Amino acid sequence: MTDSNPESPDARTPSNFLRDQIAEDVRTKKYGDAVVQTRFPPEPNGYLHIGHAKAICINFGLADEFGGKTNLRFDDTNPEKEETEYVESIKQDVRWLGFEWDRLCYASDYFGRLYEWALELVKAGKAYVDDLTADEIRRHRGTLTEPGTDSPYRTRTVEENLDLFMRMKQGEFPDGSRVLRAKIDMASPNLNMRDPVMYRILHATHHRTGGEWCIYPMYDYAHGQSDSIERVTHSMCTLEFADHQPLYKWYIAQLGIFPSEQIEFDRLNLTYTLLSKRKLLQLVQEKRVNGWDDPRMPTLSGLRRRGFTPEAIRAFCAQIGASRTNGTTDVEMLEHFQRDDLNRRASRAMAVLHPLKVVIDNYPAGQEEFVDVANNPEDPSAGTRQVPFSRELFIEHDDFREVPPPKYYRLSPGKEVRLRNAYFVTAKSVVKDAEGNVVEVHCTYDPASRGGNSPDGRKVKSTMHWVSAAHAIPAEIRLYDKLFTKADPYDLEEGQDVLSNLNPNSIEILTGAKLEPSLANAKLEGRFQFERVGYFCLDPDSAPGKLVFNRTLALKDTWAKIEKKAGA
RNA sequence: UGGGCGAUCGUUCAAUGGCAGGACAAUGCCCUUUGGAGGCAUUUGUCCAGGUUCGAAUCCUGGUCGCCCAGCCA
Repeated sequence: MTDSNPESPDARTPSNFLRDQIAEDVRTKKYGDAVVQTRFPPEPNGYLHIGHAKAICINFGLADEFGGKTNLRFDDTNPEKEETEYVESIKQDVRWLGFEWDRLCYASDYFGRLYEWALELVKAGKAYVDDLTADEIRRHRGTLTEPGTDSPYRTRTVEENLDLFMRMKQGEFPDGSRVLRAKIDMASPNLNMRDPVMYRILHATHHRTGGEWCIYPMYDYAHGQSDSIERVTHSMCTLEFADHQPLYKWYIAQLGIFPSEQIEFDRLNLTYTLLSKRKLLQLVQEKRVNGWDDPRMPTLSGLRRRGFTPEAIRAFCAQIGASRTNGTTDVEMLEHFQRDDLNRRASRAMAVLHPLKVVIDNYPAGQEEFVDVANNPEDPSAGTRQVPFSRELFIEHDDFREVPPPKYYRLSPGKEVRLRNAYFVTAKSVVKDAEGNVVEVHCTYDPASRGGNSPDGRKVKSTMHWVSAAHAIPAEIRLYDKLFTKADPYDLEEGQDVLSNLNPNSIEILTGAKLEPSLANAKLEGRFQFERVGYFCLDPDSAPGKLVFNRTLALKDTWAKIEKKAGA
């Protein structure tokens, strides 16, 4: 069921500026005969989300197109936020998406080399130890419109800097007491160039190096050099790092090392979706969702549990491409690619979410028979199965109206409809409860219409799904809706937090659903279309005798649209 | 009010000085044993003002609007 080819068969790959740039560099042999080398550099401080999927597809996909290689590199320079749990989940998610890295790397692998290089810069008079507090450094940095001012420690001698920096490493000083800074230009219009901090003192346990280090490199000092060490030719990152490029280049130039180059592209934004790791972490910590893999989360683990497939996500990423414009992609685009994928491969089954009992008055009591049903009309090779039919059935409550509105084609008194793959039935009478609700519909069936066609050529306007009451198996069904009520979750009233736009009805749990018996054998990896209802998959919460299904997506619903329009 | 980046159908991505096109969405019709899927058709766009050119979405100038940057986060 899984496809190792990143490109789905008919996915187009429109040209984009990243591909063009790489093609150009290969053509002009910018890096000689070196292969195209990319990297996907997540910080292990949270779970990967759909936005990362775009970055993964770009980095792995493009390298692959040019016969190059991609490293998975953990950008683990901040021990206070990073955990092994995240490392493991990230590896799992990258593989699940369908990609295999060339080398598994960690920025922390380079701590020794980074330190040596820092020593080199100190000796060259290009870095200095600053005793200013964080607050003082901030004040000296100046503002967007005013230049910064030199730290009084900027003119320390090389010897003193060397001594202090080595002692920082030895652990002689407390957290925050000193930093190592690059000596560049406090008047630069680019704030990143105003003597950026290279190292800070952090007496923290690192998820990989443990207590070995008490000074840690900053992102800017670590990232480019890590790229360079790995001989990354195209270091693709998101737009907000564009301002860092001069610094990225500066370190590499001062050190005279392999000239990796950074190229920025736009971050993915989706309507009705939050894609900030920090905010996602908050949802998890405050238990607004049930963990990182809650099916409502835009994380890859959440999408996976929800029933999304790597193929669909890759096709989506291929379609949205990459550019340098900030925009927001309609989440419907993602949903489209998921429906498209599932429509082709999901096994069909019949399941009634809100059961309404139907009795076929002229069908012999105690009799049962099996009808032949296609497992997937889109794919004849999927074969057929036998589904039990009997006198008492369940149909969807919505599929019967005692007083049908205009254009309602389904069952109503006197109307004949088709029970899918079974028989034509005509509603004759109803049974109501004390409140006047319809609780049972009595029908007659036409024995000659077995299989779903009448020999006399009679047509019906509607086909409905059903399950045999005696054979049905119960299940819990979890329906999901958007996590946020607004297309832009950041569309807020004064003083409000994004979480105030959380959709209170993003999950609905149905406990009375009735499924056709074949679903008892559903596997966790299975993908199903409950006909006329939507796409579903088994949730890991399922236990023997207790099935739990997640709705991945509903089927497109023309009738709902008609009804909505009529109501509006 | 400094610097960087950007602006093409409602959304997203193409068109790389030569007929503005695809996908999503929307609308209508056809088809249908899923009101699903599929097919056909339709609607809507080059931010503004100048300039260069036989010819400009593309190049130039000036505006306008949007995003990013003042962590010892990444």
